[in-house]
Amino acid sequence: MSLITTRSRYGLRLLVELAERGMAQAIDLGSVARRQDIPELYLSKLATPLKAAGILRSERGAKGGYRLARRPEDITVLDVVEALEGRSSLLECTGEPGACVRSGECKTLPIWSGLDKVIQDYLRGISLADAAGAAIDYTI
Amino acid sequence: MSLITTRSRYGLRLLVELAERGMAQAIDLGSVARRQDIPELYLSKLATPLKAAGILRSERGAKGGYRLARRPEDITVLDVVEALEGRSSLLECTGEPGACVRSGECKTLPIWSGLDKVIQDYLRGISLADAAGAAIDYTI
DNA sequence: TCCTAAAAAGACCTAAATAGTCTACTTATG
DNA sequence: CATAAGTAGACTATTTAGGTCTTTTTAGGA
Ligand code: SF4
Ligand code: SF4
Repeated sequence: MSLITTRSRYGLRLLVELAERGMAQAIDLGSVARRQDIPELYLSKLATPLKAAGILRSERGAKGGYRLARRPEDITVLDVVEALEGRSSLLECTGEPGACVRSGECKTLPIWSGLDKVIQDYLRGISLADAAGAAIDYTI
Repeated sequence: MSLITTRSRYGLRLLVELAERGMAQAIDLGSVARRQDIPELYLSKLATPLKAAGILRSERGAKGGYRLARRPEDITVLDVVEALEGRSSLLECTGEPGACVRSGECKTLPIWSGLDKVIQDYLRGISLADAAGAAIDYTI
């Protein structure tokens, strides 16, 4: 139950690079994999859920590749994490109601739920356009 | 690299129970394990780092047990997570400077660093006393 | 003084999730 | 019609989390 795995890290790097290069031409994964030093076969596996989530659009055949399906301003980091991790909570019991029998009486559950909310709000507030832009300090 | 594992979840439940019962008498882990339905041997392994972190104080022998080493108001959830997980970041590359060779040029690193900060600030803002108190909605 | 209840320490094992690879197939362009 | 690209799913390897076992040490109380 790790929220940010290499899937999100690799995937976001892919998308930021696509955002930087613009939506005009399709870009093949092989070139991204080489530049970003990510195993191409692994990266190609990340493309599928990103496409399913409506974040990427693919073009097959020679001169094919990927491009963003929406404008970088309209894709949030939360979208990416949810697409690649299949969830956006740090824990099993937050979100899914019946995941834990103690959830009714649990005094710590509200803490974890609140944590999830804080994380999601933060990730929702950053778009690919933000990330592609020059060094922004998100910690402020 | 999961930030909140069962270690933190179990450990926090232990500490909240101790906070609720007050610091007057030492409480043995077996009874906590039974009430909280946590494997006692596993719980005992969590006590060691909590003691090392100055969160718990132990008393051996018959009638021994554990009690909080500080007042519940002075123990934050962040203290607990750091003691039990040995870290407070979601990723390897945030925090440790040399963890990734790309960190200098990486456009996504600031996003993850910011996420870490948001998480830590949130966890630092909740004390055991808060958690032990009646149903508080931390999501507001 | 001995018995007992409890912490302490550390080796050990298992299961699950993550990370990565391989292969065979499909599609579109030039 | 060759080629560069995406698609799909099985497969393997590695790491980490979760849990157990065994032995030792300590202190209280009958
Ligand atoms: S006991 Fe509480 S924190 Fe643990 S899984 Fe259940 S609801 Fe979540
Ligand atoms: S590439 Fe960026 S996000 Fe990935 S590990 Fe390196 S610094 Fe962190």
